[in-house]
Amino acid sequence: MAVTIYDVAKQAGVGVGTVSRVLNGNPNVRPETRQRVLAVIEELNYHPSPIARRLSLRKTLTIGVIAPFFTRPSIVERLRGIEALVAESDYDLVVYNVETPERRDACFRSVVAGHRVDGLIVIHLAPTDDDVRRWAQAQTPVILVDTRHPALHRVVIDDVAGGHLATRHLIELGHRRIGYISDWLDEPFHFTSSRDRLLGYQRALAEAGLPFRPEYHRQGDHGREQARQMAHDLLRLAPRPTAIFAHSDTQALGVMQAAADLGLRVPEDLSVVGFDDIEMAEYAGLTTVRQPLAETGRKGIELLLRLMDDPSLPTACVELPIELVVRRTTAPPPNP
Amino acid sequence: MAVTIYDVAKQAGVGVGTVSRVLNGNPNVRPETRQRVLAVIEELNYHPSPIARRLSLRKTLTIGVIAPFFTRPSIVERLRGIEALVAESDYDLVVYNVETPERRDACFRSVVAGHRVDGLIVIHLAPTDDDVRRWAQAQTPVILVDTRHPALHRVVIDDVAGGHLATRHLIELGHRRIGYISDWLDEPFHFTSSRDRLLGYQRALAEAGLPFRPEYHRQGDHGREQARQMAHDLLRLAPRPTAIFAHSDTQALGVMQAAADLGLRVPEDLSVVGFDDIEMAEYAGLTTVRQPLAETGRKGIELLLRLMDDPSLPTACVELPIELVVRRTTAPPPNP
DNA sequence: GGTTATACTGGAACCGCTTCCAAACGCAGC
DNA sequence: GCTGCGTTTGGAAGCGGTTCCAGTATAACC
Repeated sequence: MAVTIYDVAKQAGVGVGTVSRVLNGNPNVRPETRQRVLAVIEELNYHPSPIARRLSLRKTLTIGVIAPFFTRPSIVERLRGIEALVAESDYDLVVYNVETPERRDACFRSVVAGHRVDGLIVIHLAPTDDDVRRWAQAQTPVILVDTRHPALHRVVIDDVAGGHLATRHLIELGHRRIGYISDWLDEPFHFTSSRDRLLGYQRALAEAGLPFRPEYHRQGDHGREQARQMAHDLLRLAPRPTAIFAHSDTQALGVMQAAADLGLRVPEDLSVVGFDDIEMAEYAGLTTVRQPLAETGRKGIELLLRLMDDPSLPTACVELPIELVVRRTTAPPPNP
Repeated sequence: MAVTIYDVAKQAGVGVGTVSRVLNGNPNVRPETRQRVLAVIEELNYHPSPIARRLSLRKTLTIGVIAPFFTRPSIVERLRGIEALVAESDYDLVVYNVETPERRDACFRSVVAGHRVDGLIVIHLAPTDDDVRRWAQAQTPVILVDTRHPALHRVVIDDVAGGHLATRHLIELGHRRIGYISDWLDEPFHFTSSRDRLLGYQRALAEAGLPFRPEYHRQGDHGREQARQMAHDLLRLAPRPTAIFAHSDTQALGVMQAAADLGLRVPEDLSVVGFDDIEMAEYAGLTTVRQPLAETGRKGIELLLRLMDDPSLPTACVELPIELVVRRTTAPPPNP
């Protein structure tokens, strides 16, 4: 059916070895021979079979990405950074979207053990020690992005500092009652950022001599609508918070909806800070903590490619800078 | 290094054929034999090599998706529908993001010709007759999503009807001066939706006896910021449009920013209609034409899987329904 | 001119599966 | 006990590349 390297070899009157050599740019081929082979390749419209190549090379020439909820803007941005670099390489990119813990476990197990990829990027999801052991055993390089494990290479941000940054900004504006809306601290995915940002939030409060009030911290499923609900609860408290720090921009938008629902003006009556700086943050004029999303993806792939080249590289932990972006949703608190 | 089917065969005291048979659920294996083999597989922690399997099967067990700008919410939603179904199948999903015409051409050429996938989904990008011919020749099934070609299976919406729907809604509210903001009608990607929606827009105007004023139609690169600029231009016209229909929700958000920039209230001074119904549309209270984004992806994969089973299927054209979603950005025009 | 190093080249072996064919086996029927 | 048939099995061939090794041709040197 399809034309193979044997067809090319026969047609060009050379051996398959020679064809393979011109295909792979091996310099030990006489120029005339190379020309002849190239001509036949063109003539027969020959395309080497990547599958056969992979079997022979004992490489999948594939990089996998396992990511949760890849419709979330923050994940998409990272994926984009990843795709851009993978496209320039010889590798294919296969994506695994996980929306349930079961699916996560299935991916963590089968993708590496099944030799489906030469390298793996895991976004946001935290692997267990068991997972890590299995990956090491399979000798498959893994890079974590926006999540961590002591034994694995990773590119992260300082979530504690991020929480601190956001909270301190509010404190400096004069706020004393600051709410925090986060994902579940204890959910089946074991995301850690909510917890870390909470830590930064608490630390900033403490530094300012402000008490941490547990009732000002709400947790729930991720999402705008859920955040809106939590914000409702928060804003019905007496005294209500004059500012809310949300774990993500998406959630911050939910907070702003809640404010609108209750007739509160932002920022006059309520200040809101988000996290990530997704595109909509700019639209909404949201003050937020920016993290370089696409850049984390790019750095992750760079690391991965390097690691696939030299698996003995010492465990790297790349920490990317974050930055407070002040827009129009934060202001001094209303007079009491 | 890795354990192969031969290791399993030897250890279990059977032939490789038998191991392969139990692996593939062939019923002609004595239950005791099956048990023994299964036990050895477990014991050796054997995972069959997908690569070898593919070579032998002469299938890549891979489905490709070529999509432009996959950070756009509308594309991401479709991808999500695709991923969900592919994950349930035996196939891997590899994604090709295209952001330039060159990359598109490279993907269109090499992905199929290079035998990298068993089936392909193309989102939004229009293939040329040449592309289609090459794909047919390679016997690779291709499904188009949100784009079309007479010779190819596709899942689409009626963009003309969509443009008509949006425009008629505005007309019924009493608007007489309605702007339309679209992507370039003639851009290197040959997207057709802008043109089709324009057609629907013009048709609705005509039906209402309203003239089509070319100066009320603006085109430019896709994007919120670009749409904002175009809306600025539109709103500085005299007389200015009292309503703007935008080719996408993202662009509609840009229009709303422009309105805010100029101190125009939405919907009192300006009505805005978008297209797609992405998540942000609901947040922004945007009146829009909803299309079932994730559903187009799902339908596409369904079609593709069926087609890979039976390549002789007659060319299918699935048209999914659209629907006007009225929210808070449309109202009767201001009194003159 | 003879030797030797070097540049090319052909082709067998191998990667790890599936599949097909032939052989072995088990059992019913006579 | 033998025949015939369906079930179960082993293993060789094949998928389409890469690579290594041995062999030939060419150039370089004495």
